[in-house]
Amino acid sequence: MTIIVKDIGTVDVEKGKDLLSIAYELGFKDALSALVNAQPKDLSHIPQDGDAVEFITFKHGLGKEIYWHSTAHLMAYAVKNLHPDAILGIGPATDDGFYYDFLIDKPLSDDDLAGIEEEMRRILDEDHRFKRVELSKDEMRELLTERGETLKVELLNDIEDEVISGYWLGEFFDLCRGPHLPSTSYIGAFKLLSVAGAYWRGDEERPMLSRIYGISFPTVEELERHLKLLEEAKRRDHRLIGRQMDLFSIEEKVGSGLVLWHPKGAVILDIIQRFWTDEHIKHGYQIVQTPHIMRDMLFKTSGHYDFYIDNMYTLNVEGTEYVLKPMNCPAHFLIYMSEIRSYRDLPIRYAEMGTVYRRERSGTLHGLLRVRGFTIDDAHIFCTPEQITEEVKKCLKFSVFFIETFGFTDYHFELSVRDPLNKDKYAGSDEEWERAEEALLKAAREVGFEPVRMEGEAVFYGPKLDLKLHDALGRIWQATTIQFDFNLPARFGAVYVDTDGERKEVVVIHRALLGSMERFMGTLIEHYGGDFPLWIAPVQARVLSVSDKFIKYARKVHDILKGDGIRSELDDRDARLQQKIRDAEVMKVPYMLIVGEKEEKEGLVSVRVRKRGNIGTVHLNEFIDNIKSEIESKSTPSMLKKE
RNA sequence: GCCCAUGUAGCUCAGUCGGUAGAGCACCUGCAUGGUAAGCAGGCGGUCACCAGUUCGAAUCUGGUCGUGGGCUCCA
Repeated sequence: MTIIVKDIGTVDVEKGKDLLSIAYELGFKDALSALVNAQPKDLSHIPQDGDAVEFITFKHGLGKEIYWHSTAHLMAYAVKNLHPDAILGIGPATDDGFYYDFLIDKPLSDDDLAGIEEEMRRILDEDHRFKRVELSKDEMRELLTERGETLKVELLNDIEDEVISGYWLGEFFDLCRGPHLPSTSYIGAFKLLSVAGAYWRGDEERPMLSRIYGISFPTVEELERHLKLLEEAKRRDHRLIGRQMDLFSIEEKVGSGLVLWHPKGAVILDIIQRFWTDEHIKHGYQIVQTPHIMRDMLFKTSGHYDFYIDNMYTLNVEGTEYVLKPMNCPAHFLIYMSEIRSYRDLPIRYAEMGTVYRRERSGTLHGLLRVRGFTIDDAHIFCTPEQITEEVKKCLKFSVFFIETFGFTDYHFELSVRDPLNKDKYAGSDEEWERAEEALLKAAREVGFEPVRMEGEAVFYGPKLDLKLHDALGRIWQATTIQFDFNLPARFGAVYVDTDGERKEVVVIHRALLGSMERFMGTLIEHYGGDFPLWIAPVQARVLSVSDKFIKYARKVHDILKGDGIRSELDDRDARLQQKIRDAEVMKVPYMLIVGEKEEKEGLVSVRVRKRGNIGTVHLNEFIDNIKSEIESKSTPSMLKKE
């Protein structure tokens, strides 16, 4: 018989031969699984005449999934050996590894990981095969019940199929769709990374299970490379760099999730905000500013109050209820509605660096990325239905301009739409949703992007288009969000007078390009690891005197730089040059200007670049010209791109 | 909010079996005047997160509160 193998073509094979032998004969030595007529299969599968076969290696996304999933089974086997009372939850592969959840009397802790790894190694030495079995639902239920796997029985009951598959690995059995690796010998290197609590089926009302996260690779080298990447991520942690560079702090005395911006952090915020304001004005926005507290009525009108009150900070002033604003939209609506608006006025674009407060649950707070007080680079665009596509296109181009200026070259878009099965929970008509989705998609395509469609990810008041950026380590962060709103215009009665003299409901687009300033700063810090491009570096140059004989000249250089608008610092401490250099390097200062006898005599500076070292001596004026043009260019230093 | 871990000097951390605390860095003082990633010496600095409890005695044991971290959940 013949099968069609991807990358090879039609191949004659002996009937009854399994995929593993076929892969071996054809030289697909790294194959771990295969797609047979686009269905994932174990290599023990026996193909039929005419099947289309694609062998899958670890390099494929699916290959990784299978590899990690199989490692999860191995881990669960080890856990069951060590803790026979543990009941299996679920154990899938994730984007970067795998986990398995266990219901266990005494929750697992980090200290248990080493023992589990050891047991995994012991099992690995026994070299077990993953053996697939297919049972009827009743047989499967019986087997799982007999093994005490009550949670698996619950999962089983939700499966519609008649024939249910499971896998044996030695004494270990798991309900599982598969496929799996042929045997544990394929698992080259693994590491258990952490334990955490996780609700059964993600439901707060259900029991808390112990979850173990891990990762595995075919070779030790790949594992080590991955662990190094995790180390690098740890080294770039914005909380750590924030302290090292003295950018910000979050103090218990102030309150959780509230950020104190120190001078060096605040100066970065200021640079970003000035740039932001200038560009918004250039792009046809009007800057507005609205109060931090507003009467609760406003949020009752907007409809947020009932739904969101638990997350709002409230205060009572002389018997009147106020809230700290959790969002800027209602205030922008009131500005819009302060006059009768004509179609001739539209689009109207209001932008505000609006600081909002939301009482996020304590467990969700995380450095700058999840806070309770933050500033949104918010804007609301009021327009007619005909203007939608054009306005969305402008937002997209504007967003990309910002993101790229800040040095992010990789990103993708996601279009979040309604959950088709649950249309009731959304505001707005089918027609409005369709029109808005179409406008978002059309705008994205016209600007040259194909967004990833995310079913059910839309917020209740309208569809949205998000830009997700990829940082220097390949991690994905939320940045721009462009959202339609079918809720507020109706609630506020926000209208415009059309050409026919009729009042019509205005269309509103909410958008934030950077997201929140706090989160964006966290993203920037981690992307650059603190080595900011010159134009946003909190300190651009530091003048180091070789000894205290040259402090006078050092101060003169420093004053000239400051006078030219360059963020300069002077290190006039009575310390050795080596120490001054080290301290400047630790603070990630882009340029160190070293001045001693020679420099003073001839009006020179000796220039040292962070992480690179001494690049020679130039006249001060020449240095200033160069640094100014580098600031002007907003460029990302080439030495940073390589990292 | 929930599970687990955790909280000692400004920072990073040590502190054994319960006997009221230690290092490095930072800071201050002095010596050294040093040319491209930490010169040397001395000094200052702690209500051991907070509140109760057990004990002759608590950084240490117990309970609670708050904070932080890893997750779950949430993100209008």
